Amino acid sequence: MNLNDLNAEQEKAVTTGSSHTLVLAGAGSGKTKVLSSRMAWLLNTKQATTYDILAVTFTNKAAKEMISRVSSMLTTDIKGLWIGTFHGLCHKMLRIHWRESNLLQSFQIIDMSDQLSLIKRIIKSNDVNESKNQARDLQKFINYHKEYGIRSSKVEVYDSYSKKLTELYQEYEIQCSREGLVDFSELLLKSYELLKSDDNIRNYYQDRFRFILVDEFQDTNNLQYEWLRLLIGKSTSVFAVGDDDQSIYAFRGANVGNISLFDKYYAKGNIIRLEQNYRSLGHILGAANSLIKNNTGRLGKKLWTQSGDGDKVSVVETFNDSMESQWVVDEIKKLVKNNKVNPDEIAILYRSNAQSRVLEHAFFSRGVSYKVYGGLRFFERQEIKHALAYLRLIVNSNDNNSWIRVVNFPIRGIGPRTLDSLWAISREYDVSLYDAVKYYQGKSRANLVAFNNIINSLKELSNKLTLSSLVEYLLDFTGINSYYQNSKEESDKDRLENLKELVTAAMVFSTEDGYIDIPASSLLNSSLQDSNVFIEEKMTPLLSFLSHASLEAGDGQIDDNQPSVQLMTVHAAKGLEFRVVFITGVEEGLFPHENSVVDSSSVEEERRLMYVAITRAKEKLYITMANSRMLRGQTRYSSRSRFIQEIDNDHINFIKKQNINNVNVINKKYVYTDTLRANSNNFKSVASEVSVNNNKFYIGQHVRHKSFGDGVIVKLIGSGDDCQAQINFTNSGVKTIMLRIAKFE
DNA sequence: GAGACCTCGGTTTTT
DNA sequence: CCGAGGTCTC
Repeated sequence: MNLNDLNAEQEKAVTTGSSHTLVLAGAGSGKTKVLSSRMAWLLNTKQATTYDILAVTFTNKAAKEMISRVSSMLTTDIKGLWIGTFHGLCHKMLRIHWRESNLLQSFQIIDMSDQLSLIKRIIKSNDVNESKNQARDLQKFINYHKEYGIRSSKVEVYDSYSKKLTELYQEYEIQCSREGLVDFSELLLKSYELLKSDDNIRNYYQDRFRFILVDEFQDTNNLQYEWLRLLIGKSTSVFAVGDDDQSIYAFRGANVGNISLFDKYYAKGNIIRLEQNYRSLGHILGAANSLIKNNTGRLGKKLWTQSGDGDKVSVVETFNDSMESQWVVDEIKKLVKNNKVNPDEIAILYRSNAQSRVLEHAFFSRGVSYKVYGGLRFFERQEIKHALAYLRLIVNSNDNNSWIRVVNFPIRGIGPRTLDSLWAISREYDVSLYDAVKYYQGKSRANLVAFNNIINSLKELSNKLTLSSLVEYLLDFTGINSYYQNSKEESDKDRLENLKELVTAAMVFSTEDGYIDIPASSLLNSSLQDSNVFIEEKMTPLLSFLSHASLEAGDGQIDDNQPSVQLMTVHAAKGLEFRVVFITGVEEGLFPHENSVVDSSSVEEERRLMYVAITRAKEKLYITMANSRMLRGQTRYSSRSRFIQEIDNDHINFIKKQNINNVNVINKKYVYTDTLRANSNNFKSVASEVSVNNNKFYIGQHVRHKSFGDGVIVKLIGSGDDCQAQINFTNSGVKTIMLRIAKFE
């Protein structure tokens, strides 16, 4: 293994002998390289074996990347290594220790949408109808508390509403454990509680993992941090890599403060800074630096590069979102043709998934191939989830969530009435829906029995067939295939394709199964062996496939090998790099998002997000915005994002507005649609243009208010002297103002 | 119980 | 504009 291609700081990090180390690695400074080199170095110099190392990443993508990099630096295999996401590793631990964790051996992982439907069920059966968003509120409430390690019995109740939520949280816990369901946060929490309460197990892992490597440390939440702490034993050395400027997951509980905590209690000032950037040319880096310095409370770090300045960052302002998209696609065509850039070296980044639609349209109409990441993932598609529900019922028929999902899909004459009485029976006899069928005597009895028999037959078959033939058989046997074949919906053709793909996925999974060593220690009763090692026995292929499906939802699209432009959210782009990057929709209200403008800490997170976006670019960066944009069927007007203003002008090349002369046409259209909406909303009246105190005001007009500063008029309400205007202000968001008394400059 | 129609509200980001 | 729920008719 060769350490020569590391710079001094990188080498220092890779070969450090200190017990705990904090590496602050700026964007493009070789973070992944350092992590994987460190691991390879430990193994190559025989300071560690694969048995001694635990490596945690945040995404499956990052884990795969690390595995392949480390493997390329080694001659030996790294099969047994504990490497993966927090969720993946906790899952692995729970499969070994399912007994000590009071889990069913066949416990299933549920994703956010499964969780939500379970919660809706609970709310329904408790007859609570207070707020509209109760299900989502409760979901947030549950996950929030779990992420702080708080069980329902420990929640501090302060009013009747939180009391109600807590009761429902408790019922949710009961239902989950009865049905053998584990949600994402539960994986962490259960694993944490296991280590916390079981001295034997904790000591075992503390002794075993002498080297812990953590990637993206700034993204750890409280529970993850505490989980890590429980793994730190007397001879454990933790190597944590992070960048406070790239912390973009505070919204789901990530706590940047963990970096400082780790420094204070473990690293104790043993910090290595990687500040030389190898990715971006000068102007791009300069833009990123000048932006991020607007944040407060940074740990401090200034990236520099030895490469040249390159082109300035192009800032393009267009009239509306479709023109923006068209401009981007046309520019891409030029880059591909004139500059010989491969399409797959170009990325378009945006703040929210919804923005991909209009871009896709532009790509499609110009015949340029593209690929969208994110959005609806493979294993999250409804047809796939239907099929998976049958598979889950094979493993555990008491999984009410899955049972209810497919009991009447395809249609079997089992309606809400029948299900209501079945629920009642299941409560009365304290059994699952599957078992409740025994006691049901109503009209649909035969239908229900037939459905349960489908599950029973599949159960028997699952012992004889391979995983992929089981899936293939199931699709026909349950009627899923014929349902979609007979459907007239055009989109159901795609669903059929996806179901075929599921068979392929199962096949691929079984053949790669040799690499998956998730243990289920039924033989050992999960106890310590003489050798003081937990035996890792493989799960059945079916169980392991189901876990894989939940933990790794898969990409949105099936690969089609064609090199194409990549479209994704900024979040999804973290950790990636591209020769050319377009950041689109850089407008107030969108980026930073309007929900974030309310407090300064979320604006700072948005700014870090923008920083991440900028630093993805190697050679050329475009920042584009549109003055108006269709959002949820409604036109919205906005102005240039504050982030553009914050970038040092020296690094920017402004490109003129495109097609400004289309203003009138668009405005008319807007007035028309908005009048319709206005009537339904009981507004007095809506105009596109009014005259107040002899001053004309129109929608889309840029104004400067004495106290609120710059803004754009987005709506005019009323008429004459009483007319009010809704104005989207750059610094203070949308406000409604009486034009007669408003003070404009 | 099934399917067609209507209304309403909403996703910013993801393991 | 979209999809999830509710309501209405057969």
